Amino acid sequence: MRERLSRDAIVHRAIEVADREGVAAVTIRRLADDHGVTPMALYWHFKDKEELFDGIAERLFADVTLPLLTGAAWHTELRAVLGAFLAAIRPHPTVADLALTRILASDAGLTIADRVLGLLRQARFSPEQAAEVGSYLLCAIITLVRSEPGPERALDEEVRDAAVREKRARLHALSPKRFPNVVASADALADCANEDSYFERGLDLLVEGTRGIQPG
Amino acid sequence: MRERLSRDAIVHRAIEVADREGVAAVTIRRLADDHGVTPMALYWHFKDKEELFDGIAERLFADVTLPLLTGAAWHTELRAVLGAFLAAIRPHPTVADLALTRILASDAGLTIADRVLGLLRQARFSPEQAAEVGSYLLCAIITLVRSEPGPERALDEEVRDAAVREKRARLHALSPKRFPNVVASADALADCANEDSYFERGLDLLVEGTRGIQPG
DNA sequence: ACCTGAACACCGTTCAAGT
DNA sequence: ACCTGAACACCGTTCAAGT
Repeated sequence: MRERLSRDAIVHRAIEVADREGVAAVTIRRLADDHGVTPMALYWHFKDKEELFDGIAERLFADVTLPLLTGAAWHTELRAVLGAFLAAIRPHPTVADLALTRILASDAGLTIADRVLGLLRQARFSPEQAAEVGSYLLCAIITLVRSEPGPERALDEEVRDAAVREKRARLHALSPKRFPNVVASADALADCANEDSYFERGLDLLVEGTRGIQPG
Repeated sequence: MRERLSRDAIVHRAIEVADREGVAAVTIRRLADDHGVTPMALYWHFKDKEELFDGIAERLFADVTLPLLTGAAWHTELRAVLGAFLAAIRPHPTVADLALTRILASDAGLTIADRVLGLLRQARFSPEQAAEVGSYLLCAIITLVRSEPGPERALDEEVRDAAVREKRARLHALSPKRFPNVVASADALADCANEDSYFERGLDLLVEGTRGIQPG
């Protein structure tokens, strides 16, 4: 893994490490090791760790393939953009929240934000309302990925399965008098039964919610 | 600050520190100092830092005053629970995301989750659907607090104002050809104009969205 | 039961220096 | 332009020991 260091290579490796071992494993020294280089070498490419995180977020936004505008209803187009964003971050649940505060920090992020804002304006939201609703919608998509029921995705299958079983057992063991609904939903709370339908339902909720508060 | 260490005192101080200086400032050694005690003293009260974070999350859930059930429509009751949860975490935006993955880890969290699940069951969601939608709704409330437009709340007024001005200037300086909608919403993106209406709108969106995907 | 002292293996980052 | 070496000020945590 020595072929000339670069921002891109470092960011790429950082995402790999995060996907496999969690964000906590993403460390300057660890990345340096992986690239066969001194920790300080990274500081030529990034001012500090914060800037490395900026790079990761930017990459996530850059991975979004923005759907073409078809002239369909605004809420149809909105669902398409949010879906595209969701598709881009789904493979990287552990780094997704780095994007939460960095939407407006890169060209790629701005492009997506601008699209969402435009659709909201089309739906008669004011610039102020669009700002609040739009930035929230993107954050809500990130949260959809981060908070999928079940233990962290970035684990060995074996370890993960054990964690699911333990969680399910713990929930089933709760008092059905005190927590009847939690017990009734225990299986689905311990692990998401169907990821696709979970994400579809989440998208639906957000788009329908936006329609529900449409002005006028 | 020496009056006998306790879980509660440590958690209380940890939240204070996080509110004023951010979660990164919450450190075993720092808390030990604040309490006039050796770092290792904390390890008698908490197995590790993770358990301290559990304690913080639990406290947030315990601060929620669950509204009485009035027999109103399920979506009215739902809005009341979510609003109560929102009210509890609003003062602590920086620690809110510690609660994201810990809803089912304490009695207080389970109580809130059970209420939400119950209302969703009342609205004819299946146990599986209720699990997915319910846990997402609580996470979405946390995200509402975390992703309010503008720089971090946990800053001196002066520093924060400067950050807002800089962000606004940066957004206004963008190409209006490439990012027309971002530029149009620049002020509202740089800083939330009215927190209360931002949160009200967010609650509306989530409740209306839930109604929008109600089965049957 | 509750806390200390010393030590270990980690961090991010600075600064001067090398090629 | 790109990277290294040595050093600093921090972390969380273990383990044996004190009262």
